[in-house]
Amino acid sequence: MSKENNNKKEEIDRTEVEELDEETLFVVSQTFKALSDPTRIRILHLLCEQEMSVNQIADTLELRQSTVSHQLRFLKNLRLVKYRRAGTTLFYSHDDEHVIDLLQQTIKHALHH
Amino acid sequence: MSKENNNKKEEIDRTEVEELDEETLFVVSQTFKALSDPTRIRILHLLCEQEMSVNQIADTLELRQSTVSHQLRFLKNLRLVKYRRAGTTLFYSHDDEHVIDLLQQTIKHALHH
DNA sequence: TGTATATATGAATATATGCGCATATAAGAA
DNA sequence: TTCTTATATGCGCATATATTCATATATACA
Repeated sequence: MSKENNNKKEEIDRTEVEELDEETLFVVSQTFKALSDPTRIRILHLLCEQEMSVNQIADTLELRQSTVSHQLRFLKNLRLVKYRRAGTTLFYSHDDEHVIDLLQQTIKHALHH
Repeated sequence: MSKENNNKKEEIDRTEVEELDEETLFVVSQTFKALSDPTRIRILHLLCEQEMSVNQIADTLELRQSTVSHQLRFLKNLRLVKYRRAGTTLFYSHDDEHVIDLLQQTIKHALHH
């Protein structure tokens, strides 16, 4: 097996890429997991432009109210959405510019094929 | 409930955010799904800087050879990695700048808390 | 032809995930 | 208080996913 460079340090040339610590790994994977489900993508894509109530989202996307609520809870736990109350209605909106950026970038990239 | 604008089109003000077509939705969700697993993140993070063989990856990350191989197949199917052969050894490297960008961005963001 | 090394793959298992139903909760109106 | 509307939640089902073991394949070399 040929090696082009036989200097002092020979065994292996690994310039030790820093391993990711466990917490970073967790945050990063959770972030992408939030964006890995078609339903959540559709919800977040809606919320890119305007706030909407749970039922508005369900109606627009033709999803069950419970499905939307479950996913909003998921997104809320990750602080990707927030809501304001107006009577019995909750208006949800996005709450993480970075994640919205990731989503928009990737959608644009996918559209341009 | 007050509306600031009562022009011709009144019922609902939804400026019809375009729904994502099914294929785009699929591509986007698959892309993020690839990045949603800690093992795949660790592998791609390694491959950001250098190409590595399957066993090198397994040794570095303390994973079973079969685990790495399965995940590499996953990433290969999505064309996120490629390989070159050198004898019996396969050197894998990343093959999608956009996805690597997404990963680096998000890692940086997570590190800066 | 053998053997050795590197990688891929199929099957099995354990766990995670998304969804829907039914029901609970919460707020406002009567 | 009771009724209505909007939303949240617990549970179970079906499916998807990640990992492991055991084995198959492929390449190099003697």
